[in-house]
Amino acid sequence: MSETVEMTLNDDAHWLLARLARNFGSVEQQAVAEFGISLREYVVMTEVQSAPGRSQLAVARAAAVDKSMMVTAVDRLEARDLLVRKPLPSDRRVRALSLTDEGRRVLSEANSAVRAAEMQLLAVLPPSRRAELLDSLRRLAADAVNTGYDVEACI
Amino acid sequence: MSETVEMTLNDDAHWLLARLARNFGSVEQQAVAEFGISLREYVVMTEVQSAPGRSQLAVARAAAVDKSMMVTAVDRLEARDLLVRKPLPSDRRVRALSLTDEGRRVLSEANSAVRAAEMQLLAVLPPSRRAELLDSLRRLAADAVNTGYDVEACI
DNA sequence: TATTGTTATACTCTATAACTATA
DNA sequence: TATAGTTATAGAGTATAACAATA
Repeated sequence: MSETVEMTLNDDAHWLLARLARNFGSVEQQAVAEFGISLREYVVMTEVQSAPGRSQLAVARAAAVDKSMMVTAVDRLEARDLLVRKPLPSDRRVRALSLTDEGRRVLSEANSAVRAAEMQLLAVLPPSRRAELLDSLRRLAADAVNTGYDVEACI
Repeated sequence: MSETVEMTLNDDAHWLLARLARNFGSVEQQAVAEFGISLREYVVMTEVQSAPGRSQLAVARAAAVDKSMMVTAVDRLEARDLLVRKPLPSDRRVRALSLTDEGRRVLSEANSAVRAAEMQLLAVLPPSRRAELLDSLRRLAADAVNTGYDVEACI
C-alpha cells in the first residue's frame, strides 16, 4: 500500500492563484478607482491601446472578457469620453474601438498606479523570481489557449 | 522626458492571476464534482483534515473563506455525513470540525483528482519551474497576511 | 445561415451587517 | 462587552440565451 500524502492548501495551485488574484484585485481596484474606472475598464483600455481599431469582440477575446460584459465597460468608457466606438464602413456590424486623447492620458496614469501597486505586492520576491513568476504565468495562460481549457469571461 | 513604456495585459500580474485562477477553478471544479462536492467544500475539507478539531472560524480564516460562506459549506458537508460539527464542552459557542471516515475517503479521492488535474494544467512548465512557481505563490500569500492586504473571502 | 453587438435573465459570489447564544 | 456561529440582504460577477442588424 502506498502511503497517502497529506496535502495542504499551500500545495494547491488553484487555491493560491484564487487567493492572490483576489488580493491583487482588491489592491489594484483601489489604485484605478482614483481615476474613476474599474479594473475591468482598465483591462479593456489596456487591450484597446495595445492595438487600436479592433472590434469589440476581438478586444473581448484578447482580454478574456465576455462580450456581454464588454458592452457595459465600453458604454461607461465612451460616456466618459475615454474611448470611442467607430462603425466600420466595410462591415457595419463592427464597431472599431480606440482611446481618445483623454483616454490615453487616464490610462497612462492608471497604468503607473497599477505598476506601483504590483511592485509593492511583488516586493517580497527577489527580482529574478519576480520575472520568472510572470514568465511562468504567461506560459500557463498561453498554454490554456492552446489546450482549450481557457475560460472566456474573466476579471 | 521619460518614454512611456507600453504595457500589455501579459505584463499585468493581476490579470494573469485572475485568468489562471478561473481556468484552474473551472477544470478542478469538474474534477471534484464527480464526488458531489464544490471546490469550496473541497477546500474546507482539506483545511479541516490538516488540523481537525478547530472551530469553524479558525478553519474559515486558514482557508481564507468568509465565515458566513463557511456555514453553507459545512451544512452541506454535514448533511452528506462527510464532516461533523461537535460542540465544544469548554466553550459552547464553538463547534469543532472534523471529517468522518467517509469524509476522509471522499477527500482522499477528490484530492487525487485535483492533483491529477493540476499536474496536467502545470505540465507545460518544466518541473523545476513548477516548484518555483508554487513557492513564489506561497511566499506572496504569506506576505499578504503579514502586510495586511490579505482579503478574507476567497474561492 | 452566420456573425457583431446588445439586452435579458437566472445564478453564484461577495460584502455587510444584524442577530443568537454563549463567554 | 466581546466572540462564534447563523441568517439576511444588497450588490457584483458570471453564464446563457435570445434578439436585431448586417453579412
